[in-house]
Amino acid sequence: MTSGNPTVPESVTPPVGFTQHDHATCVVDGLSAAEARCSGEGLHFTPVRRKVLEILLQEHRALGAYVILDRLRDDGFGSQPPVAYRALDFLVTNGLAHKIERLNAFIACSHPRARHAPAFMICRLCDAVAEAQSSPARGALGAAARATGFLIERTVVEAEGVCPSCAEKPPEGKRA
Amino acid sequence: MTSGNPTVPESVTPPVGFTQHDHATCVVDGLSAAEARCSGEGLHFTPVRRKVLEILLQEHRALGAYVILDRLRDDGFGSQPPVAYRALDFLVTNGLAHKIERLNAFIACSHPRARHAPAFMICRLCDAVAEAQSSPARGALGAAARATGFLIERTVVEAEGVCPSCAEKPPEGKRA
DNA sequence: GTCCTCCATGTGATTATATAACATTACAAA
DNA sequence: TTTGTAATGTTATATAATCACATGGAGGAC
Ligand SMILES: [Zn+2]
Ligand SMILES: [Zn+2]
Ligand SMILES: [Zn+2]
Ligand SMILES: [Zn+2]
Repeated sequence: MTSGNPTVPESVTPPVGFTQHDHATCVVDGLSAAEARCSGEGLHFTPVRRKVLEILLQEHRALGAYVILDRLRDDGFGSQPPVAYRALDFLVTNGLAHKIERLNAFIACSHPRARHAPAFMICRLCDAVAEAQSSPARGALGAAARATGFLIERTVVEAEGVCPSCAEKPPEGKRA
Repeated sequence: MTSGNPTVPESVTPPVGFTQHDHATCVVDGLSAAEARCSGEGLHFTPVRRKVLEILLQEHRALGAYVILDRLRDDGFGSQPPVAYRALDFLVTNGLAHKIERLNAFIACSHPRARHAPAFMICRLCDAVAEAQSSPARGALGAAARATGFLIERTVVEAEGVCPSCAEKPPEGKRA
């Protein structure tokens, strides 16, 4: 569905990725947001970096560095691991992509405009990943941190489970 | 809560690991808790598994599988990766240890008696790790999950930052 | 313009982390 | 004892990430 999703309350950030949507705009919007951001901050959005982001934007799943590397090679870029890792490092450092620690894999950021503490929902059946916002300082972890004097600088929040569309289906083989 | 803890407000779980404490009891208590749990649930707490847990309990840091493997070899156990990984898998599966995804490393559980959703605070300066409780269903992530119909089965919550004792010191070399 | 520097890219080699596949052993039920 | 099962051990391999060094291109100094 290209139009808005009426079922989700305003207070909650609606995660893209599980829901139906016009996916073409994901890629286009993601790339133009990245261009805007980079030119605004004087960052070099070079061809490799752009290509890697485009590869990531093409699916709402996390891709391993070596999968990305394969696709880079197909497009005529360098084919050695550092090529992919360096581009990924640039994207992650500048908030255009995130690493999913649980999967040792990478995904394009869904909210590249705002600085945010991301949280992820990972479907163990279809590997789809949706990005939501987390509030590290709130909740039990924040309380424990304040209680002990721990200074939180960065948080990893990843939930594993079953996405809505996989939950509907009877258990079949993976990758529905 | 299993029993009342007088010094700490009920809402906050006190994390061990950053604070001063009688560390000898950590190891002893951890091992006996594991023995109790395993005999209670009919699990085989074999020598390798016990040794790995003991190694983990000896420090409030996460240890890589190959570090553990080295120490296993020193104690006359098998010296190939599966030996360590299988023991670690047993410990993690049965809630006696956790994997820190951010570090690709493992740590003994600080609350082995209760079923819980762990959260971790990782000091980037001294590598100390403290375990706290997380409440996955609460907070922004839980709200996003409910809003989209995502079923959370397991959560990874890891905060990186600076522990209280490192925060006090002026910046020197690592491992103060 | 030339030269120079910085940064990005490319490549080969290596290290780190994790699993596959199969043989052997320990132990207990039948 | 036989037999099944779980645990351990070993070899080899897969997967993930980094090191070290060479090349190349976009400015800026001159
Ligand atoms: Zn993001
Ligand atoms: Zn799914
Ligand atoms: Zn725990
Ligand atoms: Zn510290």
